[in-house]
Amino acid sequence: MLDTMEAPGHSRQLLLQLNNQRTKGFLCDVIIVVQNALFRAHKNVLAASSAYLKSLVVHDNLLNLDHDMVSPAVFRLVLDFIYTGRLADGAEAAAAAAVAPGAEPSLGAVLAAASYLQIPDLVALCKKRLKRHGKYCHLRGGGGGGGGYAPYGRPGRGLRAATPVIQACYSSPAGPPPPPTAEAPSGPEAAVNTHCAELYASGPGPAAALCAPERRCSPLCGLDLSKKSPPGSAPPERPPGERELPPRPDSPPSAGPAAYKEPPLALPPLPPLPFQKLEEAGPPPDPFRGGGGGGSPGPEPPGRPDGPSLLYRWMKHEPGLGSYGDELGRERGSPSERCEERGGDPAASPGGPPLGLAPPPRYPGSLDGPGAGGDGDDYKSSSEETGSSEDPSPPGGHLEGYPCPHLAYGEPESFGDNLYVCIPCGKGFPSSEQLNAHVEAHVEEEEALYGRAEAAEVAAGAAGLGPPFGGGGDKVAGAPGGLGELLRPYRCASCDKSYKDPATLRQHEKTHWLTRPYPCTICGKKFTQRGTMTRHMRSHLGLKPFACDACGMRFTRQYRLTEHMRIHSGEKPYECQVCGGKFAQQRNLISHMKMHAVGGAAGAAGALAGLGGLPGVPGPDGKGKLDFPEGVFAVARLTAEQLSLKQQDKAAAAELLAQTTHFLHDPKVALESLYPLAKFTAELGLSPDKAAEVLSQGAHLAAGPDGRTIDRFSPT
DNA sequence: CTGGGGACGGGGCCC
DNA sequence: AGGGCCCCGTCCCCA
Repeated sequence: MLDTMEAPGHSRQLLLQLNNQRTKGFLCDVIIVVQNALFRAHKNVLAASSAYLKSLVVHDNLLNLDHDMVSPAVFRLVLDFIYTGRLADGAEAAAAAAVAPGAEPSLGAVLAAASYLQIPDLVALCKKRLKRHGKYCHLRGGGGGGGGYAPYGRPGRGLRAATPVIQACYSSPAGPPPPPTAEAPSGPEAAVNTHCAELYASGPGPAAALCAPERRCSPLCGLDLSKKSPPGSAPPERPPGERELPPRPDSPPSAGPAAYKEPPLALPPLPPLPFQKLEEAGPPPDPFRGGGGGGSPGPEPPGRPDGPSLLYRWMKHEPGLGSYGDELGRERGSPSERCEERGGDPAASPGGPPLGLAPPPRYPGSLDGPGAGGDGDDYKSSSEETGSSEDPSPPGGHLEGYPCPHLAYGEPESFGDNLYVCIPCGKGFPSSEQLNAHVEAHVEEEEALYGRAEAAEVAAGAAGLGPPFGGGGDKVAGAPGGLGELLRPYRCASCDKSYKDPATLRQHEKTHWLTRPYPCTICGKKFTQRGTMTRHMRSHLGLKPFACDACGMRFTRQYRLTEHMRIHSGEKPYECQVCGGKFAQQRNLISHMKMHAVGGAAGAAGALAGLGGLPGVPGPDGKGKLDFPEGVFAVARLTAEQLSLKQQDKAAAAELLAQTTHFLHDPKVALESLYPLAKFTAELGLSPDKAAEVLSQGAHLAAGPDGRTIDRFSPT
């Protein structure tokens, strides 16, 4: 009777469904990072299968597994087992582990991983299979200390191997869950020889064949987030707060952190093949790059084949966490349609570099308008942006933050047959030859204006040989202006900032785009620069390549480490000229200076007095009054020097004037003050905002609480 | 409780 | 692309 009450195959069906959902990323709520591979799964399923994973998923959505203990390929097998109850047969397992088919030791790697992850069923299965092949006994650790398996035949690494570091990014303060105890792999297990390097060097081997497209073993796909500390200087990841690590014995007598240089990319080269093939089948040639004879690569639209596009594609197949996955799941159906929805008119989507087409040129006078860009500081997360009026995407377009994979393909859609567009003038041409001929005309014009070298650059931009955006069109006509314009001839049409080189200008112009071209594939947040995005990704993945030799603390950036090292060295190079306080970090000095700015009239005045010799400066008693403009200038100069402000455009001074004259109640006085003020602020090179702030402070100081001394501000 | 300092994370952006 | 710096914000500790 019981049989009739049990739906036959129910559990099987359930598993099938779950696995199906996993491969689609549907309802996946956890990402597991193994080396440079990402896997998505369901917390419930993991928790039901592995005590260890259970302890991890409780706290985090993003798990970082120690790839020394489990390789991406092996973890994939493990995940398959979790979701299917089946372990790929020997040949498959070997293939996945990038060893010769039939090489049974790969089972050892799986066994080691299963032990490490505390999946008893898989452990039993592996043992059973190994015994069947008569290998199990040979594989057992000779040391007898629990008989674990080192996954890749790597010699045991003592403590670390015995206490595998599965750590979740953003670990809770309580730290990561306790390491597994049962069957903890340890000790030298040379017989088990699946090495990651082999995996990734294997190319079009069986491993590649085994990887279904949606389950690539290295989904980070060329987006190298794994900068590593110099050899030996990087202790294993630790939970935040755990700083007091003993120096690593294997640390070389390093030259010290000061000698740190951002190390070269340390990941083993990604497997050339599984992905290459994918790519080869992907994008059609980009008319603006391919045929043109190879110019500089230029800003890559999201999803370009090299680099993040692989990740995007991977994400496409296995969408992101939670609702993102859901959204993507819906989106997945007809991406090209959405591309068309979105991409119709590049002019309507200035932020849309993806097509590789140029937006209409932005000459001075054809500004997009101040609102066009969204100040960089006005950044909103993707979720906030969704549906905003700024978003050029029509309803039903792409989920913000998730680029349409097809955008990578450079499909020009709105130019009809005239796919070859001249950036400066926006004209389209049906062939690159015609475009080149057209560009020749530009070159001649530009040569007449700027000279040959710059003209060539303009032409390159026009022909799309260089980065497709900005091109020469943004350049202010080398106009014979002041020295500033000579030094920084490339001016942004949207905000009048100027730059020394066109690349920087193009980079800057992205800050005005409505759509940020580089989305984080994990959280969807978008960035104007790829570097910022990859840096952001490192924070997601908990990758902190820069380790402090003194305390072991790790950082995502070299600069942070340099900053941090001052704590150990006691160096405090930033000194407050007002109170003499010293700071190890410049930003803390800045904060400190703000404190002076708020209540700092007496302090600043005292400092000025300390400098001595300034006219009208009060004595230490603070009773004196500053003369304007000297007093203001002195304070401004002082503060500016302290803030180490960079020299900027003289144009800033002009803008500054507009912002500062409100200090001067009397228009006549204001007028009289303009010239020295302009001269001084130009000399300081203050940015408008900063100068206004500084001068505001100074004016307040000079005016005194009642503002009466304002009358004395007129230059004598 | 509050203000200030120390330390650090993240993002923007110029070089 | 990567380095470097700036800015903002936060957390923690301490007086």
